[in-house]
Amino acid sequence: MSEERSLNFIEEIIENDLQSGKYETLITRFPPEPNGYLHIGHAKAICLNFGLTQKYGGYTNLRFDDTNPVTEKTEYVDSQQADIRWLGFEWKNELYTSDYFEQLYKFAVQLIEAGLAYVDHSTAEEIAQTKGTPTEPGTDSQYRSRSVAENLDLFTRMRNGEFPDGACTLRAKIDMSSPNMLMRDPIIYRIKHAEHHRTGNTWCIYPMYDFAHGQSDSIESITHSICTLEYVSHRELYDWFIEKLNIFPSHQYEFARLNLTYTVMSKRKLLQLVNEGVVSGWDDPRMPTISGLRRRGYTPESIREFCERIGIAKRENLIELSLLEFCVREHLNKTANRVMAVLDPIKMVITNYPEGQSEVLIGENNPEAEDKGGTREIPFSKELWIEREDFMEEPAKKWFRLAPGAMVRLKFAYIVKCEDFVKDENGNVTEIHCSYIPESKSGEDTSGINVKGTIHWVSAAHAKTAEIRIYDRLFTVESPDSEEGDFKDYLNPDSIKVIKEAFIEPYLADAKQDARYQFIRKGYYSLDTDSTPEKLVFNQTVGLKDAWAKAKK
RNA sequence: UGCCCGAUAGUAUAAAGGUAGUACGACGGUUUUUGGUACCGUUUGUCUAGGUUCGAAUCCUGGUCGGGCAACCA
Repeated sequence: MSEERSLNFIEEIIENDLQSGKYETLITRFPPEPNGYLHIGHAKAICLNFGLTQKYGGYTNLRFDDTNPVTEKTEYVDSQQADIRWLGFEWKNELYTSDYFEQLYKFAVQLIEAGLAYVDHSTAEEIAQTKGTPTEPGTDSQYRSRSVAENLDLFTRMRNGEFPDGACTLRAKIDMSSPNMLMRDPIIYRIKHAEHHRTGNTWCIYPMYDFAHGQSDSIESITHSICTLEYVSHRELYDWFIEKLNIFPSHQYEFARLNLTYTVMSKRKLLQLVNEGVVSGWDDPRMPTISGLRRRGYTPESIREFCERIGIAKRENLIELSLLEFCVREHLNKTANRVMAVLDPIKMVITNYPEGQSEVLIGENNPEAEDKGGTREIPFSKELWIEREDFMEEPAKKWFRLAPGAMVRLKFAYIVKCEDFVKDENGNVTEIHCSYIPESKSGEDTSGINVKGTIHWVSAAHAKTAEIRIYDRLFTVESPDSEEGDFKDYLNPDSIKVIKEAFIEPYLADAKQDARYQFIRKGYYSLDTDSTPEKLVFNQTVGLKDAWAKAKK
């Protein structure tokens, strides 16, 4: 409690409700439809809903909003649960809207009996036509005045499967001239002879979202039903059903969904990327899905921190990807062990180091960790791999790295001086020859020499190899959704770069699946799910900030 | 053309009628055996026009701009 963060508008509402005694316990819910994988936008909602009850007491239910059997699958239920748990949250009750189908049916009967719902045999086109437009009122359906008895009979027969799909619907009888289109006798039940992932073939009629969500909230005594802005106009209907049914008054509050630069967030578009093979799957490391971020190496802590920092408000927003990247770097900087890997190798020969000799150096694992993360052994010898970009034949201004005659420190090792280099017939540098200064060894340097640059390296004789995958933003424009034409026109052709054979220090041969590493001077990396002990595969989670790359521009 | 929601630095988000702050980004610097980290500094903002008030980002009115609403999707 060192620093008091100001409350967002939902927290203000909750504190008022708790103080006024309107509610004693806070109950929220996270209600995904199991028709896709969860993404970072869902993470915002998850952190909000679960975070609120962690902060104020009470609990959060996980409720799968499974009222549309044709799009929903158990695969999605499983992945969504795994993702929520991975993020670090646990729900009180695992519930399904389909658990309430019988109760919802009774609610519908109750409405019919009150003269507030009717069976409509209009076709979909007729319903659309008589709906009116935002500026013109709709007109009553010719079936609107059916008697209660007739409606009851028809609705029973709908349930019994006497009608084919689309033959009729159950509609709430509200007001065809309401300025709110959703109040113009909304459809509340439709016929779908489809197998449901949980109820199988028990039902052939399914409630619509509006007839299911509020009542489900009410059944669970949800005190604050939090959803995104596009549901604002649904609130009137939400309240209408609760009032007419005379059930526990849950209340709906809306906040602005997350938008992130250089990606898309709609499930429809993400599904399209998966189905069309643009990405390798829902968990492709370039996807903004929770599973994609996890595979990419993001940590739950960093995602939660991100959700905390972006805030909760009602205005449309487009968050810069750099904030998400800042959050992972911040966490990984404190927790990831430093290691050395050379991604674009060039040979360095230390001319005055004895042939065939090697020695073991000690490397500190993490200068940022409280215990420095312990140490590890790093073999050193006459021939090393270094990064091609760390040598310049004709050094630029303020170049601190290798160049003819220049000195640099080899991280954890010695200071070396570039004496010579070898080129092939095409003019490419193939080898760099250096002399080392024996008394400049890390930790026991008596040379008195100060160098500006330090570079990483791997002993050629001891190096292991690994495949390394480096990712960039999936799209070339900040907001693919709001550009002209199809969003896929703006895919970044260079969103993935694969380095088939990079050299890594031996320590990494034992890399663990869940471990994150900082490849010194390069970025943060962790093993991909494709990795095997025989063939290691690392993903770059995010690169380190690179002031030199910036300075070059 | 109707109804609803919104508008504060580049991006987000605070300020509950009383000094417009914070973070990320950008830019500059210090430290550094990672051109990383850390630290310091700089830059930029209340959509607009009126009104109420001693005083308005905040309250009121008009306008402008952005978003949502016409699925048997959620």
